[in-house]
Amino acid sequence: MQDNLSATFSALADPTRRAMLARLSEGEANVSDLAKPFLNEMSLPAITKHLKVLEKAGLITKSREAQWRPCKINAEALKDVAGWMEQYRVFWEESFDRLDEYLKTVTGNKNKKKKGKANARKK
Amino acid sequence: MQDNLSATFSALADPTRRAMLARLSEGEANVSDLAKPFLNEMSLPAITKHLKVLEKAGLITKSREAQWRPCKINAEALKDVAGWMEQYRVFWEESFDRLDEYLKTVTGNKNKKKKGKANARKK
DNA sequence: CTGTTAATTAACCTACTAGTTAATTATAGG
DNA sequence: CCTATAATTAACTAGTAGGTTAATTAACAG
Repeated sequence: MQDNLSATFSALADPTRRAMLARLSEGEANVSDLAKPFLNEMSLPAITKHLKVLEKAGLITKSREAQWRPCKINAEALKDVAGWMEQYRVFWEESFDRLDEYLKTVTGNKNKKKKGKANARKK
Repeated sequence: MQDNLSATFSALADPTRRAMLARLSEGEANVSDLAKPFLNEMSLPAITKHLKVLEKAGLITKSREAQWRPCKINAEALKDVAGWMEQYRVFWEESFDRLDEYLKTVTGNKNKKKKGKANARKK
């Protein structure tokens, strides 16, 4: 995989992996915890592979504790995706018919009632 | 490709296609306009294929005008991605060291430094 | 009608993805 | 030491992604 962002998007392009992330957003979990909802659809080695993809993309980190491998979601990679998304925000906010509100928040920076502010300080 | 969101992420997992989107975010463009920056790296049929991927993912729309195919970026698909991202926002906002601000706005709590509760407001 | 430009389609190749089963490693516990 | 549990590795397979070249379609301009 060429660049980091491509690896991240690629990792997200799979419902099993997104479900794993969703589970991890509620707290740490071992491989077998993460596997449980999928063991009727696929084998444990398949799970291991999915986790490797998430790990290489930097979306999770895995540690060791006895024979378990507790996994944690990782903020950094998600931040990169969010950062990339920022440059397109205007396109979907516009489609909500809130473009002018949006423009107010980026130019005058008050009155942020919605998620719109997000990028007032893009790194 | 199974679901729509997977198709969208998959389409975004390629730097050529992201560059095309970036170009389209500045306005409509024909296939050959979009191809120009890449014709030293790949052929025109390859470009056509990339555009098909973007189109199937709903990220662009293509129309006809004489022998040209003007392409436009499409807000809806991006909105879906943004919507998916929302549930994880807390993870990268936290990494900006604004977690307690966030927690104040959501719960009224002060001074929680850890991410344990991540999804207090899952959609 | 002819030639040129724009773009797509067809047929093919290679490499990678996502899955499998079977074997292996590592740790804990009796 | 022996066995069960947790997870990974190895070896293989089918299908898909991303590229190629050559041929084809379509519209316009003389």
